[in-house]
Amino acid sequence: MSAQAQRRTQLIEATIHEIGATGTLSVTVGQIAKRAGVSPALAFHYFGDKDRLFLASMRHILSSYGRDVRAALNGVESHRDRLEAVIRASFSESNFSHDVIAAWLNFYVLAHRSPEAQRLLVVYHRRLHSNLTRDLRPLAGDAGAPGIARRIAALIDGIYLRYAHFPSNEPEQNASAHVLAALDNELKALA
Amino acid sequence: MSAQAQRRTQLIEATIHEIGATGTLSVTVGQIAKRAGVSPALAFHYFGDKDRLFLASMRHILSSYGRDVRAALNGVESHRDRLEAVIRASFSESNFSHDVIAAWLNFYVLAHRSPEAQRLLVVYHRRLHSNLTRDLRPLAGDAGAPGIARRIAALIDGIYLRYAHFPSNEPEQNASAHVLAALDNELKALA
DNA sequence: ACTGTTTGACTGGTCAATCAATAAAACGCT
DNA sequence: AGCGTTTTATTGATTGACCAGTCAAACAGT
Repeated sequence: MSAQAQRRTQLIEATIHEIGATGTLSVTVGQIAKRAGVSPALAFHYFGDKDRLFLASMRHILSSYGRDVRAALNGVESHRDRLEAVIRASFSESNFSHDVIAAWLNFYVLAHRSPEAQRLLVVYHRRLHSNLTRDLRPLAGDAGAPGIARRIAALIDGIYLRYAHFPSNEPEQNASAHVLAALDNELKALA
Repeated sequence: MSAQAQRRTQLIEATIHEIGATGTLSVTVGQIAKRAGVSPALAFHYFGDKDRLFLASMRHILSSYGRDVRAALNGVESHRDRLEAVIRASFSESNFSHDVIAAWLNFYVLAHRSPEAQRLLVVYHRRLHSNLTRDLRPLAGDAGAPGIARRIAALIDGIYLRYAHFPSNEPEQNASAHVLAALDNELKALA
């Protein structure tokens, strides 16, 4: 990894960490730079302005989520198991850490006013929807799959929110269990 | 309504409006006061500081939501219809306007760091959960009702989020329809 | 004149962004 | 290997704007 790339990820990780620590996007570039052990000016040098630093951080998180999903799907054959893998990946440790949760929350709010953030959110939605429909279609048919996928995707977001605010003992287990229960209901209702 | 109360609601409504317009909690008291047609100092006089102004605004929204639910339930007898009323109320016009959606989004983020906001969020969660379980119990039994209620509540939040970002032609209709479909699946799966 | 309401002016502090100056590499040359 | 030169990485200092919160004075209703 080149020196520049190293600095960039260093700053991105500091950003995510700092958003987690303060719970808000109104973190100062100074705080972020301090956490990264560099001067504030360097952050501007590498990212231009604060917004782009945030967006780069969010892209970082989305990439990592995408990798998790791909890894979880790798080699899994049965449609039902693949759906379960997609669902569990949403609550995997790397997407469910304190800092990343805080970033996601703020990202959702940002998507309301920043076109670029909204574009990223659309990408996430589309990926999730397509991951779900691909393996739902054989189980639920072309007509039923999209509706089920929408509900499951929304449920993932909703459950994520709940556990984000009030973590239980084994958040990953319980969160996934709820979504999987809903999935079973959807499939059972078809029969 | 007393003069003080009038001023307070005037400022609260300006706050909600301004949050909707900017999409963020980092609205200045100056902007809010301007929208309300008063001097910024008056906002401080009535609410002490910015945080309390925002929390009062959120309490205002939650009260209005509570009134909507109560009104929707009034006189409805069948358990199934009552559940439907609760669900529809979550997407009723007064809770689904642009400004209120923006306030909700920011409220969720705030609940991560403000104890008072978290307390309010717990109240909302509890009310929704109890509204759902009350009429689910006769249909799903004491064992099944709480789990179903949690999934439906999370789905309401998740669907709310989706339609908040990407409103469709008839958001209220479609949003409710998805949740009602999930409810039907849950009940069908029991049989 | 009295009481509660409202305001204008002010303050201390904060922050994003800029830029000229410095330190550190990278390179070419002998 | 040593040395001077060019390029790149990094910083300190600064600026201009903005903002939450205070307070004493002005105002309105009775």
